[in-house]
Amino acid sequence: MPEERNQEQRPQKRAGKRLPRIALALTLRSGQVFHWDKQADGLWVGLVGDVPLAVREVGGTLRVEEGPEAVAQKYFALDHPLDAIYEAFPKDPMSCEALEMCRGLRIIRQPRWECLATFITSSMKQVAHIRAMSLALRAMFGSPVGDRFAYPAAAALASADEASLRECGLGYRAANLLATSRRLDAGTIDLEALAELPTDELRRVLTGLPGVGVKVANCVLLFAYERLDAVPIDVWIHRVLLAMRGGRGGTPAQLARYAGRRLGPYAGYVQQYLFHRARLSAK
DNA sequence: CTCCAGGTGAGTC
DNA sequence: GACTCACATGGA
Repeated sequence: MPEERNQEQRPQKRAGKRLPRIALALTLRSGQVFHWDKQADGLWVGLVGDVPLAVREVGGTLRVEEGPEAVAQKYFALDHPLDAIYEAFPKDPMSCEALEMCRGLRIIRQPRWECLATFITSSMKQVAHIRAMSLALRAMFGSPVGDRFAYPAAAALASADEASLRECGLGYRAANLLATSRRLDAGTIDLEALAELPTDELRRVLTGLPGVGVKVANCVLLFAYERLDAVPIDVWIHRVLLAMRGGRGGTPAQLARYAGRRLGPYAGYVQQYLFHRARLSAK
């Protein structure tokens, strides 16, 4: 898919000021979010929460064709300091190659519940399957917005039964999503208030939810709580880290510590680039 | 057909 | 703490 590759376009200049760079296809097709559609003319259409957005990449920058500009800028995290992040990138060959392949890929600032719920359904599933489950859940339980559906609120899923969640293809994940939805609907946990917690404490709270282990918690920390040093270690990143260590194995905890040391202050960003590079070069 | 996927949780030592 | 295993589904 050629449009997935980075076009190496320089960010556009307007009135002498450099606009923030973004590689839209990489950003929307790197396993962070799963519900965006690309039209034949290159227009990307999707929802941010229940706000419709249509965006396009022009000259390596973002152009908003429909929807509030501020929502788009926040969602696509145009304020993330890409220059500083690239400065801090590790210098080993794999990381350098990942950077060259993925330059402009941004870590999206996702709605918290949507991110948490989606990654609860992600365990032992391929990216295409996660998308299919996500779209099915939206269609069955979400509110219609134009010709699309918002991700269902926790309350909407909490009143569902496990069988209808399984109809969306969730398998054994249905029980976890249902249990977590009910816990949030009961009001004992407020995902927004949790943003005040330091990362380790927030990770502990998240892993207390059904279907949320360390990996999913780190996805939520990185994609929904702006903890850019959080490193989700899935099967792909696991292999990358093993290769970086020269094949030496280790326990999950050891590997996590190694990743933090090796990938630097923006380890989450580096991880996302390595993840996408590994998946691209596997094809 | 077999293999694998952005893992988690329970049981066991 | 670390190790093992079952758990559903669908695409390659």
